[in-house]
Amino acid sequence: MTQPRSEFLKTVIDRGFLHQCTDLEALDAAAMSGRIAAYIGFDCTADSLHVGNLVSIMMLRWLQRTGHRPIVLMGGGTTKVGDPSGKDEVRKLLSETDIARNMAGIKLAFAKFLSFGQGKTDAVMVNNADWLDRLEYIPFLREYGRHFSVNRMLGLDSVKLRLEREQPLTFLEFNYMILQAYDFLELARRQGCVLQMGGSDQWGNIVGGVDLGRRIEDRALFGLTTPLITTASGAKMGKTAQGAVWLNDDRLPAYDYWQFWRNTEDSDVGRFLRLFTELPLAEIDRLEKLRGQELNEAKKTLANAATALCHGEAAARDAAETARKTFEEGGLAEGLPTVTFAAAQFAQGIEAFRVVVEAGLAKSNGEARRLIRQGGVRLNDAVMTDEMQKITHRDLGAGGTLKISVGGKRHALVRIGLPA
RNA sequence: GGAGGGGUGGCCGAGUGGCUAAAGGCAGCAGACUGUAAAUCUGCCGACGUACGUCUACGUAGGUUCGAAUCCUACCCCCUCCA
Repeated sequence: MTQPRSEFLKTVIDRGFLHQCTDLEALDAAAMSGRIAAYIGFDCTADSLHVGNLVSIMMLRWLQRTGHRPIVLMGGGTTKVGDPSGKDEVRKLLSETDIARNMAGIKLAFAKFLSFGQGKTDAVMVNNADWLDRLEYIPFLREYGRHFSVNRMLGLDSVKLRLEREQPLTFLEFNYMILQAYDFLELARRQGCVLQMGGSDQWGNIVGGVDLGRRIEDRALFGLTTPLITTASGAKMGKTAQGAVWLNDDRLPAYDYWQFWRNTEDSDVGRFLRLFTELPLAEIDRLEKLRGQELNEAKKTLANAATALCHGEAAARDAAETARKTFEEGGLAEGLPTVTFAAAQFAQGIEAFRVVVEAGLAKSNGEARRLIRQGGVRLNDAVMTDEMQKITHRDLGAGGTLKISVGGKRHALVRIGLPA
C-alpha cells in the first residue's frame, strides 16, 4: 500500500512493529478518522511478563501515545483453557489461585507502561473470565460454534503443527481460538474495540475474531500482528543464565535488566532501539551507524531508555552508574548485589569458595571451586587460584568492602555485617 | 473397554544386568581473543568432601541379584490404533 497517513500506523511501520495486517488501508482510514480502541490479550501463565511480551506492550504504548485507547485483556478465562499456539505440548492446567496470583503480578508491569483511568485515551484492563466463565455450552455452540469451520481450524498453524508432529492436541485446547475470537467480539460490543494486536503466532486466532465479528454483526474489525523478535543469532529473545528476562523487579532486579540490554549483540542494536525505546528515529539512525567500540555508547543508550520505561528513570540511572563504576573504573559500586558476613567470621577467615556461593555467583560449592580453579573468579580484580584461600579483614578495602567477580560481568560486594 | 508403544540429567536423546554419574547433541558457565558484542578455539557442566571417596539420580512403590536405568510385580501418567 501507499504510505499510511495515521500517526499510529506510521510509527508502527517505521519502528518495525508490523508483521501482518488484515486490512492496512481500512485500518489507516479508521485511525485517521478518530480515536480507536485496540486490545492485546495476555494469558496469566506466569506471575510476571518478560521481554518477550515487550513488543506487545510497546504497541499498546504507542497506540496510547498516538491518541488512541489501549485495552489490556487479561486472560483469566482463556488461561484455564491454554493456548496451543507455538506449543509442542499440552499445557499444564493452572489452578484458579495460580491464575489470580499471576494476574496480580502481570498488572504491575502495565502500570508502568500505560496510564490507566477514565480519560479518553486512558487504558483499561478487563478480564475475559468476566464473560467466558458465564457461557453456557449449548447456547454458545448454537450461536457461535456454527460460524467456525473445523476444516479451517485444522489448517491453522497452531493446530497443524501439533498434528504433523503427532503431538497431542486436546479438545480443550482446540477450543482456545474460538474463545479468543469470541473475546474480540465481546470487546467490540463492550468497549467499541476495533483492532486486536498480538504476536505473529496469534494470527490465526486474531483472524478468527475478525471473521466472527463480520459474520455475526457485520462489524469491521481489524487484526495486526508483530514479528517474532529473535536476536541476530537466531535465538528467541530474552533468555539469560538465570532464565527469562522478567519485567517485574522482584523476579529480576533493575540492574540485571539494564545489563540484559547493555549486552545486546551489535547487529541488533538499531532494531532494538526502534522497538524497545521511544528515541526519535533520527537519533536511532545516528546511533546504529556507530562502529566498533563506539557502538557501546548506543548500547548504553538502549539500556538506559529501556530500563527507564520499565523501572523508572531513577532505577535506570542507578543501574547505569553502578555499571559505569564497576566496568569502566573497575571499582566498587554501591548497587551491586551485596552479601555480609559477621566480623567474627572475617576474623577466622572464610574460604573463598563459600563466599562465591553466598554471593550468589555459583549454585553449589562444587561449582564455586571449579570456577576458582579455572581462574574464573577475581577478588578485588586479582585472579584467585586457591579455592581454600581465606577471606579476612585484610582483603577488605577502604569502606570495609571487597568486590568478588565471576567472569567479566557478574560482580558482588562483600562486607562486614552487624553481629547476628 | 481392547491391542500396542513409551516415561532417562535444564531440554532433546543413546543406553536392555557389572566397564554407567549414565554416549551424543542443544542450552549454560569459565578461560583465551575482545568492545560488558558476535564468531572461533580450550576447559567445565548432580550434590557433598581439598584428591583416592561418599551420597543422590533413570515415572512411583516394592522385589530378584554379590550387583539393576537395564530383569520381575503392582501402581501412576502419556501416546498410537481399534471399539
